[in-house]
This record gives sequence, C-alpha cells and structure tokens, in this order.
Amino acid sequence: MQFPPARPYSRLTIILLYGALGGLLIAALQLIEYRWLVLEHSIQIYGGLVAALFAAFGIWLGRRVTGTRERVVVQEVLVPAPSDFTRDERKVAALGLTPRELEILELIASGLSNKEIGERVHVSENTVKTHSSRVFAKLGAQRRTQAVQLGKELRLIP
Amino acid sequence: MQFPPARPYSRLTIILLYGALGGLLIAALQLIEYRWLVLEHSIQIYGGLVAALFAAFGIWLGRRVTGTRERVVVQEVLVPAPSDFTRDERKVAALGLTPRELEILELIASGLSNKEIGERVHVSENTVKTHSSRVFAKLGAQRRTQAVQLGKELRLIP
DNA sequence: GCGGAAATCATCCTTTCGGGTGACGCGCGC
DNA sequence: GCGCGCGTCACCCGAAAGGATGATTTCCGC
Repeated sequence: MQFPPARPYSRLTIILLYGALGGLLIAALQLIEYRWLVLEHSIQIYGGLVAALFAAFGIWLGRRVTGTRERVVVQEVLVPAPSDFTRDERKVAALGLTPRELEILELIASGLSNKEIGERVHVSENTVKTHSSRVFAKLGAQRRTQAVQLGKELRLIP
Repeated sequence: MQFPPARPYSRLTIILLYGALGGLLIAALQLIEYRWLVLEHSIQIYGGLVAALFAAFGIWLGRRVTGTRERVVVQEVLVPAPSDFTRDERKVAALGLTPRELEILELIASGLSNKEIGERVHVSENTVKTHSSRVFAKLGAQRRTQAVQLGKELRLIP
C-alpha cells in the first residue's frame, strides 16, 4: 500500500501555535529582564535572541509547510524471463485456434514445408495446407512468415 | 537547452546578509524608541515586530535554502527484456553475410513478401529474390521460414 | 588501373504456397 | 438422432517463392 506524505498538523494549527509561542517568549524575555538582566544593552541582547529564535522557528516552519516534493524516477528492471514461454490461452481462445492448428503453426515456425509437416505428423500435405489456411485466416496473415511473426508476437508459439 | 535550477546566492551570502539586516533592524528599533516611541509597553511592541519580521524572514529563508529538497522515489517497472539483442558478428562474418542480406533477412522475418520488401527498400522484387537466395544458400536453408528460424537461432536477427 | 566484393536487375523454369471449394468421419452435447 | 466442431483429404488455380544463370555498376584496396 501507498501512504501520502505525512502532514500531521494543519496550517491553521501551526499558525496558532506560533502566535502562542511568540507571546510566551515575549513574556519570558520581559520577566528575565525585570528579574536579573538589567544591563545597559539588554535591548540588543534579547532583540537578537528574539530575532535568532524566530528566524530559526521560521526556517523550521517554512520547511514544514513547504513539504517534501517527490520526484518519481521510473527505473526499468529487466525481468530475466526470455526463456519461459507460457502460451496465452486467452488469445488462443479469442482467435478460435484449435490444438491441431497451433501444432501446425509451430511446425511452420520451425521452418518445415507443408510436405515435411505432413510427414512429421502423419497426415497428407493437403491436410496441412487446410490447417495452415485456417490458421492464416484466423490470424489475418497472407504468408506463413507473417503467421509465424504474429504467432510469436501474440505469444501463441515460443 | 536545459538550465539547472537557479540558486543565485550562496548559503554563506544569505547568512551574512541576514546578520547585517538583523543588526540594522536592531539599530533602527533602538533609534525609533529613543526618538518618539517612549511608550509603556514599547518592549512588547518591537519585540513582537522583531519576532514577526524574523519569523517571516526565516520562513522565506527556509523555503529558499531548502526549496530544492525532494525525495526521489524509485518506481520499478517490469519490462519484458526485449532489447538485449546483440548481433553475433562473428557468425555473420563466418557465414559471409553482407549487410544488405541481413537487412533482407530481417524483413523476411517480419513477414513481408519479396515484392513488399522490394518496395520497402526501393529495389526490384528480382533483387530481393537474389539477396534472399544468397541468404538461403549461406544459411543452408530451403525456405524463408527456415532461414528465419536459423537466423534467430544464430542470433543474426532479433 | 585492376580485381574483387557487393548491390542491382533480368529471364526462364520449377516448386511451393495460398485461396477456394467440396466432402467424409468422429465425438460430443442438446 | 441431429447439429456442430474438429480433423481429415482431394482438386483446381493463381500467386509467391526458389534455383540457375548472366549481366551491369559502384566502390574499395592493392
């Protein structure tokens, strides 16, 4: 699962908190002066303190409100699977290819002629031609090389 | 042309500027008090002013300094590892296949007829037949499907 | 410049392929 | 039983592919 970047406090809450902290700080500084920091240049000292503290606070607030930008880097990882062939049975069914037709297509892809295929599977060359014609029609191919190319693209044959 | 994200001032410059501005502000506030702001709660007033000003400055500084902050999210996407084909030039040389012949073999593998190949590469069908015949002879193939199969096995074509 | 590799084109001929059509048998489900 | 999908086989015809041979041009290296 994916979570969005966390932003636990709303901007309004932060601003209110900021105001309260500012008031407390001013009061504390005043208290400090009245109690034991009655120096000649105390105004510069706690002026600088206020400046530094609120600048730091502002930096923190600025970072927080700004939020983190995300840059999505798409990294292509090569799946090490060129060898494992699994037939796309959905496409086979969608095209209406029969097992015999797939078998003939595979033998065509292996570079055999119709006659050789016929001898291989013990049917006549004419039968092979019928099968191949049906395969071509179902694949929309005009040539056996085209049928082979389509068959490989569609993951019908290895 | 591509320009990198602008960051016109160095961080050190900003900090020095910040210090100078702080000193000037303190001096200005002191001047103001001595001149015409001799009020009872002037300490709260300009304390708040310093706080607000430096908080705003801090916010601006924080955003500016950390503006380029970004989190790089690596999103891995699976790619079917297709483009890792490198032609086996040693086999090409061993078989004596010319660049043109390889080109024709690739086009044959893509399922085109001789006529279509001729139109594609702007030569006559007869020329394509000559090239393909030489390819078949060099590969020992009797059919184009066989030549394609051999070409893929020998890593001559993708 | 000359020889050779490469690319181009052509012609003739044979083989293979592809499209179309028709037919037969077998198994399976309604 | 009847229809239907599937596998099988045959015939015809045109298109594509393949084999053999010859020729020309261009370019590159010796």
